[in-house]
Amino acid sequence: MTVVGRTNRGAENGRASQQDMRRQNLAVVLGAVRAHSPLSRADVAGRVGLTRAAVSSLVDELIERGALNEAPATASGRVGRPGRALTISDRGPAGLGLEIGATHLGACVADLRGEPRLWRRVERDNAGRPAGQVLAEAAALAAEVEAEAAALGLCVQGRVLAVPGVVPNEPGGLVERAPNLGWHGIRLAHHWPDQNTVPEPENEANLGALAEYWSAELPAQTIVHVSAETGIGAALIIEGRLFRGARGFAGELGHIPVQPDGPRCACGARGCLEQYAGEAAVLRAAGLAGDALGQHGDAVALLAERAGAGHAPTLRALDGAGRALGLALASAVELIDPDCLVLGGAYAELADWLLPSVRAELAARVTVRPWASEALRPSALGRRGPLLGAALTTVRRIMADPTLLPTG
Amino acid sequence: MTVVGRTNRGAENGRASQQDMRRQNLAVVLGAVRAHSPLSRADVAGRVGLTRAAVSSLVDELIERGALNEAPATASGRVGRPGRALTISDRGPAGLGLEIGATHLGACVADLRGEPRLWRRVERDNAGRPAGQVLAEAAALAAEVEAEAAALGLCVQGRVLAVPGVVPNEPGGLVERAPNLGWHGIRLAHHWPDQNTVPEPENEANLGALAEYWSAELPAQTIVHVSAETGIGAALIIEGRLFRGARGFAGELGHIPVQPDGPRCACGARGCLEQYAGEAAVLRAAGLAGDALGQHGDAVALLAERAGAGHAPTLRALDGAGRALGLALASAVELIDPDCLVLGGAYAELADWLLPSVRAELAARVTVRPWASEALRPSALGRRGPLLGAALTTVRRIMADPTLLPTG
DNA sequence: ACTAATTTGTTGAGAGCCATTACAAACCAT
DNA sequence: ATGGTTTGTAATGGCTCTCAACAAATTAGT
Repeated sequence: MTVVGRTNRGAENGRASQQDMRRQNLAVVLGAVRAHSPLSRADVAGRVGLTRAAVSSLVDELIERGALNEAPATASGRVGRPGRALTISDRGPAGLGLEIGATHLGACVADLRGEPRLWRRVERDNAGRPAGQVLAEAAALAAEVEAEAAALGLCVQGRVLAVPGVVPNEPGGLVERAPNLGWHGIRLAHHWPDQNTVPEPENEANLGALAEYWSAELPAQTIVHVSAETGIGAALIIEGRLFRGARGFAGELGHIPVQPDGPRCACGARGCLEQYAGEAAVLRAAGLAGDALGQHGDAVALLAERAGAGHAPTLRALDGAGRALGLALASAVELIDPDCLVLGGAYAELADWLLPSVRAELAARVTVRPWASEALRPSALGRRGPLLGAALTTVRRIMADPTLLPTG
Repeated sequence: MTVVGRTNRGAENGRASQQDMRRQNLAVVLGAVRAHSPLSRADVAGRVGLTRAAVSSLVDELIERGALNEAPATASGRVGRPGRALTISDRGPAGLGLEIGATHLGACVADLRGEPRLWRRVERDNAGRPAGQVLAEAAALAAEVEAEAAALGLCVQGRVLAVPGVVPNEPGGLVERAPNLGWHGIRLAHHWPDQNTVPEPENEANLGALAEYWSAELPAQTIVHVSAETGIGAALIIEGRLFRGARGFAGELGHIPVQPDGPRCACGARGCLEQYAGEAAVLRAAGLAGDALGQHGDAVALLAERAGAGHAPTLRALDGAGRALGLALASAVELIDPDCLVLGGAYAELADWLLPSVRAELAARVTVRPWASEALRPSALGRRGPLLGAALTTVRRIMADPTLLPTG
């Protein structure tokens, strides 16, 4: 059964209890070990400001819950009794990430350290098929992967499903719509065979951005993570938290006006970024809209191939898209002042040809503040981001509240 | 002496102590009384989920610290022993707000309920004069107002100074620059006569936005608060907190590109919003750049006067500025998806003539999400916002951590 | 008017959690 | 081997909440 979900324990009205204090201190200790492992109890105490006695009690509980491992005492070379090295457990609690794309299913299990331990991707044509059928296959894949994880000593504590669509920010497992899959108002629980393992859906772009944020060495606290699949969207990480906007529509980069009197967009407005940097627009500008695409299938791969081969119209098209994207991102930088901009999704695969013009446009537009060209970079995770983010969601929840773990 | 400042007690590394728990519960009780006053101890207990015993203890401490008042028992008509009505104290702790503008000084004392109890505005030409002189006069005004407050039984616990300039987000009392005042790198403590009453500086636009947020009946959690003084800026309230950006440059609305190949801006880019909706641009478009302004002095008042008189060029100029502003705000809405947009500062005074075109532009551009025209509104506080926000800053800090108050 | 019922606020005992202090265990240096 | 140092644990105490009991103050009913 899924233990780790969007529970909101204790926070009903803001009052603090001793359990909350305990919870937070468990998280602080676990976080200290994660950041500086290996650490002894005394090290942790010195670092976080609790006493050795308190840390001992907290560590005992974390070991009991399977979150920490304790190595036997090991000679340190320094005088005094050596400490026993604590490390985040690479067995025990884990997070399962699932992914449903138009052409594939994915699954990933990450241990508490945040390491992906199992990774599975199978090609499937999910676009036209009934949601129930796709979800049944996803569930089968999940069960398979969980069994493999069990063989590694990993016990999945939470399941998150990355979908290319709109997921409201409430519990309930609803996927409002996923155009690429042809889904409308799908409730996962209604189609999932085993009610004990129903995953929680989340938008794949958001998960990609979170993965990028969680995986960074020096985590920037405020990130604009651009990705283009159906439309052009930006996931916003604001001061370390995913920001969805008041109505859940934040980051609609695709409909930022780039040219006030430009061509009419499907949304009704004029000159939206999508008319310049959207997949259809780029294909058209590159002269690849017709037969070439039909033969090839994957538009992004086709563009990358032609650009790599030096196909001039494609290069011009990508340059133009980059300039438009740079213009829209300039607005984002002026408004949000992020630590960095990340190009994810399809843009990551086309980064070689997009980066120069995007950076040039940004350099020309962003002048009233310090702005380093390298603050714009392609995603380090590429298309693996969403699935990794899905698996890490559970891991981060556990790290933030270790009492979610069953005591073993 | 200033008791309430940017102290960061206990939060050094995230560990929770019993004091933190107490602090939070004091704040929760105080907040419940503020939101639903009058309330009895039993009411509070029922509402926040603490026991009557715990609430009693917390209330006793809040009374001791002067934050709550207790009325004698009063017949309620219901069966049972009547409760004693608790209310936020309108005597005792208070916040002082100060304001330095190019042509005036302001001071305001707000009690813990958030009510402004004293309000003072004196005209002064501060633009050319040495900072020390201006600050000495501000300090004198502050002392005067604090004395009056004392006569009302109010004891100022913190002082915040609204300045039209750049204030870094660190303690230290530094005003990096304030072009309208001719200030550069002014440290308040160096010029303030009494070291016990040095205020903490904050950007006036930020304070205006916070005042708007704090004063709203149904507080929207995410607000874009536009104001124009020297440049055009937006203060962003994201999920209830002022967001300054990674480097403190968030909300630079003035340099959002409105027309990619528009006229060159002082910032080096082309077609920035300021070239269309900035004060200088609007005056020029209205044909008021020269003598008329010289005679009048206050550009905003002049524009309002001419527009009110039906002066066609002025009306056209404001209409054009509104369209440009609407275009830039459409980008902000697409990116941030705020609950509402507020026109403050000079825009608030010109709202009658700006609103129609801004709203029209927004309606035409913001189409992929629900967007109500009334979500854009002029500031309810107008130019009183910054000073009120300065006074309320201390009040809100006390509400969030009543242990900042001296006991006794 | 008097009693019963009800609600409020307080009091005392108890539980949970951390701080403090003391101490045994395990290591290095001499 | 002995002393010094550091680690981890155990015992005690303090703080803050919960729980249960009770006195106080009111309404409802007779």
